[in-house]
Amino acid sequence: MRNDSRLSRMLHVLIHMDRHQNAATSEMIAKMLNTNPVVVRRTMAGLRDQGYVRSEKGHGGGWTLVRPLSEMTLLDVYNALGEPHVFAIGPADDQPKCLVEQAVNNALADAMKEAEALLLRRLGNVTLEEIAAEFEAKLTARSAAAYSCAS
Amino acid sequence: MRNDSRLSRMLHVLIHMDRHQNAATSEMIAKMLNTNPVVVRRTMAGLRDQGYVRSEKGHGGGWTLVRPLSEMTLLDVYNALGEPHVFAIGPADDQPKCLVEQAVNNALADAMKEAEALLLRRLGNVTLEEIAAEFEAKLTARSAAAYSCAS
DNA sequence: GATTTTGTAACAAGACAAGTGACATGAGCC
DNA sequence: GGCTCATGTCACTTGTCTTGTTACAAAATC
Ligand code: FES
Ligand code: FES
Repeated sequence: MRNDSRLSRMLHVLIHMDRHQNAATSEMIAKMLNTNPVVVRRTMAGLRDQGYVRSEKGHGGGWTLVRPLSEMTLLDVYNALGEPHVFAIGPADDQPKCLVEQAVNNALADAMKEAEALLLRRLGNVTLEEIAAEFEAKLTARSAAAYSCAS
Repeated sequence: MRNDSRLSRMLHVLIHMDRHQNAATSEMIAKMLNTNPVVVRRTMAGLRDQGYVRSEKGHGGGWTLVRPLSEMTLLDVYNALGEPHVFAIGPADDQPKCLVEQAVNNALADAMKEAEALLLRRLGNVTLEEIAAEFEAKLTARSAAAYSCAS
């Protein structure tokens, strides 16, 4: 559990859902992510609130994709997750009195802000459909048996 | 303790040391960083190993700057710290079997690698002297009393 | 009414930087 | 030589955040 893997997981799930029209239960999703149904619900709550997926209770319920993959960027998913912290590094003190520390923080914050902006710009320029297409290319190139969720 | 603040702290200390020629003990440094002498020694060990600072025991001992600030970039300090993890986010699985997950991880890794490269490039293009100069400018602009470590 | 499935709260586990106490080691001072 | 200062390092605790897990209420289907 070294990193925050929510974005990675959600992207995986969304593409998975696109390939299986029927609703997927939290338990099925949890199994494919090697985790727990509660974690799935907790993480997907943001996507539901933003209207990317829908959840239904009872028999035949589960999660369904609402919007096509072509209309969702990686950034959309990131935002739906509540814009988790990107960086593991940061300043020691947010409001330092020492002017030197302020100068240091400014320099670091500038660089980090730029890097974050680049990252988010990149995420905003890639749709989930493009990743799915990349997957398709790999799938046909290799044998179809390599695809893990053949169900 | 939300973030890894080692880089921020070390930059602060190095510039501080440049402005006070005499050796600074871990205890003095700890006081100005609002932390503990052991944390200071632990964190500065990397800088010593890389030859940026020297530490001496006994009376009159402590930490002294070896190289001028103009010959140290923020990246040098980052590297001396052991290149800590930059990002808080990451893939759920480093070696996934599922091809979809592989495609997702590739897309994310690409974007993150670019962002990290940009960040490190920026850090490599700024010397500690430049930050010190920025501090000097602020200091003369305001009243000198605002400088917290007047000692 | 029984079963399935989500929603949510509450809490434990894992990871990692940071904080802390203890003690050995070496360098100067008397 | 002995004392004091200061680093070096080990071992352990704390704080914080994502994950994992258990428990249970609420809603929808059979
Ligand atoms: S896409 Fe279904 S398990 Fe990876
Ligand atoms: S530079 Fe000395 S305390 Fe900030």
